[in-house]
Amino acid sequence: MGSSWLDHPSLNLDLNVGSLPFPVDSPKAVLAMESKHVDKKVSIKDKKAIKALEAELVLATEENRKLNEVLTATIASYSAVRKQLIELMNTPHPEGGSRSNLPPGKRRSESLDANMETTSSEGSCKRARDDCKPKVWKLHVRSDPSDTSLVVRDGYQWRKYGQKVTRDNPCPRAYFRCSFAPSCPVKKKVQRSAEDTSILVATYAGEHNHDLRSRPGAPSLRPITAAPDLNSSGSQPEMASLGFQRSLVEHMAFSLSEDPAFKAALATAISGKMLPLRTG
DNA sequence: CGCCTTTGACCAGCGC
DNA sequence: GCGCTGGTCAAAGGCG
Repeated sequence: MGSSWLDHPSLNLDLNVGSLPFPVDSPKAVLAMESKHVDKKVSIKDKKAIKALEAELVLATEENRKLNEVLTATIASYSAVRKQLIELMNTPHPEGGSRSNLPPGKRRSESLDANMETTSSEGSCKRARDDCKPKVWKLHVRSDPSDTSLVVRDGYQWRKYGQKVTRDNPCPRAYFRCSFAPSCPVKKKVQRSAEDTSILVATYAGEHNHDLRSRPGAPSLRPITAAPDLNSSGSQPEMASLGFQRSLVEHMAFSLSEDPAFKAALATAISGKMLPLRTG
């Protein structure tokens, strides 16, 4: 995930963890404004409470500012590393050209898939076949490790057409085709993560050429990460595709709803918003 | 009966 | 060219 998709305007969630959920120039200013109206009614005890809240807000704002700095630095360093990687991949190997520094026995396309799900537009070293590679993205779904079905319920109807045990993962990989529409070119591979068998990794290739009509009663999936294809992310129109944005928003909403820090921050923000009502 | 899963065989790409 | 590997095919059988 490049900073490009993080910077996408439609994806800007304007997160303000640790501060109020509405725009404020300064928490002090807000409290001063509010206290103007209730000043005569508030007791000394209330004033102390307001002071305490004020201090808390200043701390939270400061914390938010620091978190923003850390996030900015992280994105910047990620971009730098990604740029370096792309440069390395485009640089011809000094010792005889086409050989890349892959581990022995590792195929090039495999390696690319494992690292970046790279597809096309990476330079002349790619064969023509790669140029028509479909959009690829991964979805990680938590499931019961004892459940061996390798089924990722995503609303679409899939037909399994193969299963294989791959070299780098003892868990079998299942191959599915979209059977919702006969002409739909989308395929997906589902395999348990080698590190954490409770996680199913679904790799989608291509885009559905039909509407999603999820059947009633179909349980919703629990995505823990939806990592879009990094290399096809180079083209913004693809990034802005509805499917991508939907999965991203679902992923973000899920991540936030599961994040204890976010819950705590939300609770703080709500109580901060409601407190003046109670005192007034 | 139609759709699905299973599973061994086959094919193509890649490294040696 | 050979062997390894991932991806796909297709026949057989199961299930509703």
